[in-house]
Amino acid sequence: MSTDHPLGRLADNLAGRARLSADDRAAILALPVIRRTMQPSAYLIREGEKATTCAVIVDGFAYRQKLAGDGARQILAIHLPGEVLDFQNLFLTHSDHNVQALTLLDLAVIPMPALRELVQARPAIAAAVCHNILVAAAISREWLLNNGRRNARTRLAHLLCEFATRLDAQELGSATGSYELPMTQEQIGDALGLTSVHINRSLRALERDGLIERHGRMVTFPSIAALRAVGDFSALYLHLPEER
Amino acid sequence: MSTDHPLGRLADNLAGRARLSADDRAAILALPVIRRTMQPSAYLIREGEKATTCAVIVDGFAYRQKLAGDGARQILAIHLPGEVLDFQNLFLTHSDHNVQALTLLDLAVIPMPALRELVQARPAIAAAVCHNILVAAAISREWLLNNGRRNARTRLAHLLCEFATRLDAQELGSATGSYELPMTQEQIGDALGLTSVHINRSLRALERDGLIERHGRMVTFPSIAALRAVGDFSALYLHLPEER
DNA sequence: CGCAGGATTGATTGCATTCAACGACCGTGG
DNA sequence: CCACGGTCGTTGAATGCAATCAATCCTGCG
Repeated sequence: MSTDHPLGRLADNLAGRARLSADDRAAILALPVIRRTMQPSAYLIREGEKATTCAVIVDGFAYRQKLAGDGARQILAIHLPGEVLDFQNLFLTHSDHNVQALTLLDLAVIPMPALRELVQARPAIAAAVCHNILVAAAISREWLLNNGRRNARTRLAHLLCEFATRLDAQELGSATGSYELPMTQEQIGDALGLTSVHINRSLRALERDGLIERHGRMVTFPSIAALRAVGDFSALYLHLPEER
Repeated sequence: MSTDHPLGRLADNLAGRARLSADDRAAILALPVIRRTMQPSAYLIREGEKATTCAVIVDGFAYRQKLAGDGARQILAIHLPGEVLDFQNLFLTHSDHNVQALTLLDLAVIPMPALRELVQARPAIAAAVCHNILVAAAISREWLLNNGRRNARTRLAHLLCEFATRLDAQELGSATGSYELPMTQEQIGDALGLTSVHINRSLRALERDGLIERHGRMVTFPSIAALRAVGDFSALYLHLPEER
């Protein structure tokens, strides 16, 4: 778990989900990168644009987003430190949605040609990339279910559980039973297809019922099991390496 | 456009979105296949199962589906003739959702190992597969927006437009301005996160407003442009080869 | 003919939205 | 130091879109 190298966590991620040789891992770490910082709400890619680079989150959070014709926003995905933002652009010519910084972002930017070469030269890495893409797709399917067929309370609990689980998987220490959710209630609403007002009420209801505690954006769970039950949450769709 | 070979349309699909050599194409057509028929509502894969084959739809429609804890169903995707159902299982160990026949299905079933070998041996095909996977993911993101941030009328019009466009892309002749939508109103509701009752009312409203005509499950559009406007529809997310 | 699944319609209910106002917090600048 | 403005969170009241409940109709089919 080499957090000293900007791509260390990327390599860990890819390796954790496929079988990468030391060679493959070294090849990933040898990729040329440019470090870049982005301010909250800055756009990394816009709908319709063509991307020539591939960004990996070294630190901070990002989100995918798309706008309806009436201006309503739907947040499509949240990305955690260590995750890759642009594998899509390896194979698609233009982006179909926007990607924005959620918090202050520290990025490692890889030129697309270098990544493309790596993927073509190393089948194991290509497989890991595919795996990664498919997990992202699985998450968006679960969000579709969450959004389409669960009520506000359940949706919210589900999102909180997903966050806890994914943060754990990245070893960002939510195992302690709490984490900082770096989203405004408005953003949570846009992720869940609800209004910020209703998110506020649902959060307070969860708090009132003893399922969560809140201090600012820090969320604590007395019992993750209880929250999972309320959120109808099963981690299967995250396709994590071992357990459960 | 060799519709005589069961994998002809698959090869066309993959080729249309990437650059496949005649060699690559021949390799696809040379894949071992078993023809199989499935009755409507039969399960092709269940959540949690591990798939050892990869099915291509020769004729008929299929859908992906997932159930919430309270039994509510969310339809995650609809698949048309010519589409592949199981690329996910090339890289993921188990399925996170169910796949069911929507209509009577005529399938060409490919053993996973043969497909895996093909993908590993031919980078161009691997790229086409990735492309295919990413387009499916893009569709589910658009569904997320549709489901989360559009009202019933718009959602429904959007779905009808998507169908028209995808059928066109598969040259299944909706270019005439009409097609058969092989879904019950209940299924449409489960795809759009609405009830069948509300689908019924929304369909009739679209009909009343002259945006569609219906005869059984046959739907006709006097003006696809008008329907697109109502459905807030842009085909960008389908990542079709040319045009627009 | 009678059954079953699907479509249609009406009446009622309810979850979430909308509108609006106020409060809390924070960084900035006079 | 504190006033100020902006963003975010909180709360209340009214509204509305879609769900629910419940019949009834229709059609294909054994």
